[in-house]
Amino acid sequence: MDSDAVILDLNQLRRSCTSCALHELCLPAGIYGDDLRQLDTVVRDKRALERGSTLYRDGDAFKALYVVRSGSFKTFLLNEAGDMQVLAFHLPGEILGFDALASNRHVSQAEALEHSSICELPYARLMQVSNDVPALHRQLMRVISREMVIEHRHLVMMGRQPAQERLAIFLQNLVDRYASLNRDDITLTLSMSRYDIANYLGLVVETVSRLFTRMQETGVLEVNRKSVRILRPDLLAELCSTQHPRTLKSHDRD
Amino acid sequence: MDSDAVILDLNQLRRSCTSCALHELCLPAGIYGDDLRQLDTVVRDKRALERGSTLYRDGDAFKALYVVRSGSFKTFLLNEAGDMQVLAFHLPGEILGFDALASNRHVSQAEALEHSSICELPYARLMQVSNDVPALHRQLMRVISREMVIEHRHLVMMGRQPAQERLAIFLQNLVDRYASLNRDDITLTLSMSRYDIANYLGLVVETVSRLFTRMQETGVLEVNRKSVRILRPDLLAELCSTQHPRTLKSHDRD
DNA sequence: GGCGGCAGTTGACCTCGGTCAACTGGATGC
DNA sequence: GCATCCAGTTGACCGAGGTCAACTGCCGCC
Repeated sequence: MDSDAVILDLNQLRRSCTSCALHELCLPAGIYGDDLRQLDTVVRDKRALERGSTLYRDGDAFKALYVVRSGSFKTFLLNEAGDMQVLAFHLPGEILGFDALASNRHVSQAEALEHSSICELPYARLMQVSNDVPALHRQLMRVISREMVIEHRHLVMMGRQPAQERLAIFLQNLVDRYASLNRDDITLTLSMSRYDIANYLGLVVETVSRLFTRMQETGVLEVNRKSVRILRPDLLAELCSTQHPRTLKSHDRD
Repeated sequence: MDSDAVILDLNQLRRSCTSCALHELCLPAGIYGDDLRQLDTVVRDKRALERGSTLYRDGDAFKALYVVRSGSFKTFLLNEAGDMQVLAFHLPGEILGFDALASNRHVSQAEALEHSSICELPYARLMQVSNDVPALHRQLMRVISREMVIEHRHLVMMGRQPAQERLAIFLQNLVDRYASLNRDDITLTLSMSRYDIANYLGLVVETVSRLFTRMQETGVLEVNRKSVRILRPDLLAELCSTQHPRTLKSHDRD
């Protein structure tokens, strides 16, 4: 069982945004009072998904956005040849499905990495409500924009960082995100496989494996299958910035 | 002078969205009649920018979104060390500045690659109007989402494609975008430097240079400084898909 | 409790693309 | 017209990380 990988105690989960533990992280952040109660009328059907089951796939008609309540997801692209590129991992409070706004079809796939649950936000309803609630509208845009900024960082990593930095940044990022979920201990339980990690980082699984070993040897962390305990957060943080700058400086024109 | 790199004849540019040549590509796409006239009240101050001048930089307060009217821009991130990562090149009709929605500050930099002009869309005003015009609202979300989808493709390129495929995809992409601007000949005028291209593709300038040479030798194209003439669009298209799949297949769970 | 399977690890080797350095050729200026 | 400068090109070399193959060990299953 991987129920220990579920980050939030299921008891904390309530039926409405108003009382949801993810309140401040999720779409309702910055929305209060009547507006929040209006938002509550959007949320539907808190489904549970088993590990490996698909939330949506490429080509699916766009019906709703989804908020991760518990567990975790990966989103990825598949090309014609079936090659995968992992785009992101999604933790509780994060919203999936924005890719479909452009064309009214999903152009990526989302899959649960463990037993997970989601809130469904039917888009039509969401748009109705946000016509009455300008704050919701702005918040939606903010959330998409945040998504973009995160992707920018992913892009920088792919373009410019050597392998070790990539893994370090990935781990640091997970530590940070779990920290904001009130898990401030430094043992991560990775719900994704080494393959997924490698793919996300633009590396191969062997490289990731070697890097984990090396980081363990240098005392940065302790790995045991899915469990990664950060022993030296300071060293990890150091590894995040490249020692060997590969890039050109921005040329100063003036 | 690089006025020959300006894609649209300046005579085509009018003062309002209603009559703008970019109408169907830009924010107004799918917006008509009174709604469009309302949108017109948002657009302000069609500024011109010289090559190398900065539209916004990291840390700038978020005031407006910008539409490229003519010319082209690059957007990029700078890290503390001054390393650059080019995020995107922006052609006429494309919108810049979404990165700032999340935090009300720009977290990237935008710079004109040639003599260019823009429409400014003050965000506060844009939000006012889109409260009255739901279509505008939806269109805005669509445009951001499209931006995300484009970044996904960039990410795949960075993560999985070998160097030659990256350049081929980049060129193909420019061909496609210029095609939708009614430039259906196959001579590109690259407004960005080899450094910018290399950086965007996660490569170094020497590699890009060698690839141009190789593609010229194999008869795919003809390069002359900034001018690239595609001789064999069919071959270029072929080069876009990787011959050596580097990635793992998506494991079929059911 | 022995077996098969698959995720993950380790090692040996090789290749793609990065690095470094020299060179070329337009563009600009005096 | 010659010098300078910088973007871009070319060549020689090298190393990070990919490839391929063998191995380990956990887990589920009969």
